[in-house]
Amino acid sequence: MDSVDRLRAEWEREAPELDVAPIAVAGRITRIAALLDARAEAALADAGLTRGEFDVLCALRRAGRALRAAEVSTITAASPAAITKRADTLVRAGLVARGIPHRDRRGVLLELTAEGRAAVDRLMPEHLAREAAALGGLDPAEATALAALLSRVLVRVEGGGS
Amino acid sequence: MDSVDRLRAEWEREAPELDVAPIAVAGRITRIAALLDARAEAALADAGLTRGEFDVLCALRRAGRALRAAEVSTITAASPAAITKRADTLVRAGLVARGIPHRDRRGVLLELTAEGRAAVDRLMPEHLAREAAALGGLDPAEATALAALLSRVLVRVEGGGS
DNA sequence: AACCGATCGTTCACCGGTAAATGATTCGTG
DNA sequence: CACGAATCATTTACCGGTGAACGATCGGTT
Repeated sequence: MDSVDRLRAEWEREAPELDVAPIAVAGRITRIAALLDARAEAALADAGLTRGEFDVLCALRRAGRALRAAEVSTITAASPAAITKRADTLVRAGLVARGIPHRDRRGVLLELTAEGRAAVDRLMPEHLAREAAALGGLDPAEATALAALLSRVLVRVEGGGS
Repeated sequence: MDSVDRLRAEWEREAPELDVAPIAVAGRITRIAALLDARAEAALADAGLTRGEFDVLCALRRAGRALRAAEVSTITAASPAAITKRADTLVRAGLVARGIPHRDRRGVLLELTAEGRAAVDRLMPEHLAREAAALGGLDPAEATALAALLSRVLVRVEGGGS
């Protein structure tokens, strides 16, 4: 009996004609995500970073090379305007350097500084530990089963149109 | 092989010392939630509503009675200031009525109008259908298994302190 | 070689959210 | 019964995000 069970019960009491079955899964997913995001945001705020800024740093760290702003935009699913703002503050904080591509001088290259890379390597383990703590109640077999089921859902949500 | 698998592979390639196992579950949860939220927001925008405003309407519909603004604030996990703003536009749209409680005149009662109730009863089935479509790849047994695993995670995330 | 369309990053105006300050009202305590 | 503390909704100032308009640069066509 968690908060989503109570939610479902309220809907069934007030609107019995509604088929609220999807809430059992979808409601829990959005709820867990909201809570995880809130905690991550709070932890990053202690480090003086926004979630969006951290996403940019992670994208650059994962790529292992400088990325064009447009690439960061698509990877992080954020608008180009957001990338400009984030890059501004990250450059001001010394975590990212702006560069000019040799080929296409329309674009801007975003590159991790040594300090930026150090920030990711310091914050990412904490981030993963937070998530691991949230999943600590599951044994490895349950975790892989959960991941597999979620993957099925994700493929369908990502692939299918609206 | 979904987008989170690729994400994990990138992390392992660039930072092999990191234990990125939690991403398999947590990453998928946050990703699915982001996609579901984006679709819900887009659908509600067609009806002239914000996600936050729809949450207020749903809270009132589920309660089956008028609620104090503070109650709505805690139920929807939004700041009191946000509730004031949402109530302003909902009242202007004729979906919610403000009232004065008999007992405690500090507060404000928010109540669904007939039109507001109709809006929820029209939009909620679409919302649930959207979620059901996202989960359509799962048979009933898988769905209940997924819900049960998610509930375990949710209880831990909700209950345990940071 | 010169244009036209497309692409890229930035800027601007706005939107929805929060935190802190404010005013109104109630509650607890002397 | 009066007064300080607490509670409630609102207002204000700000923050991060988006979409549209804008200048700069590239690519394709003739």
